[in-house]
Amino acid sequence: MNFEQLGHIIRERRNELSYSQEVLSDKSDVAIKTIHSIELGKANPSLKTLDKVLGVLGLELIVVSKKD
Amino acid sequence: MNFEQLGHIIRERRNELSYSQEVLSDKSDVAIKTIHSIELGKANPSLKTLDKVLGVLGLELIVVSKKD
DNA sequence: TTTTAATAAGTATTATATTGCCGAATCATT
DNA sequence: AATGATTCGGCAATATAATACTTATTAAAA
Repeated sequence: MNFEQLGHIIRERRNELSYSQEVLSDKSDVAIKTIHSIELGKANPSLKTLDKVLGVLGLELIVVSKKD
Repeated sequence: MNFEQLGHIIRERRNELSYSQEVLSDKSDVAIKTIHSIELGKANPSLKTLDKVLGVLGLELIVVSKKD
């Protein structure tokens, strides 16, 4: 789970819901600037920020054993 | 996945490996203060910090659909 | 009890995430 | 082409995560 992958997942889900970044920003109470940085993989968000964004998208983080 | 649950998962896995917080700190290159704050659910870590800690423990974050 | 290892927590400093404001770039629609 | 909506990105200010240092607490072992 690197930052680029995470950004793609968020962007794809956002597009599925037909939300603009601005709408997602409003719903999640996270700045649009932060959202597009996350989507581009250029951010290192805190868990709280990431949870707010994922929550609006019906997604969540879980911890699993790493398979290598 | 709230902060308390995350802390418990990390602590349990750390104990399974018989790592002290100090050893986990050294291996992950994350300050011991940060680690015990995370374990107590009193931290809001960045993804990068959390990934470093989880990586040493053989764990990783993934995004899944929220079941409600 | 005394000693030692481990964990918890306060304070201060540094690093960086988050934000707002702004303009530029991209893309679709007319 | 022109208009409008959306996304990208720079810059500065603010909020806060991460760290080092120190002391206290807890727990276990001698």
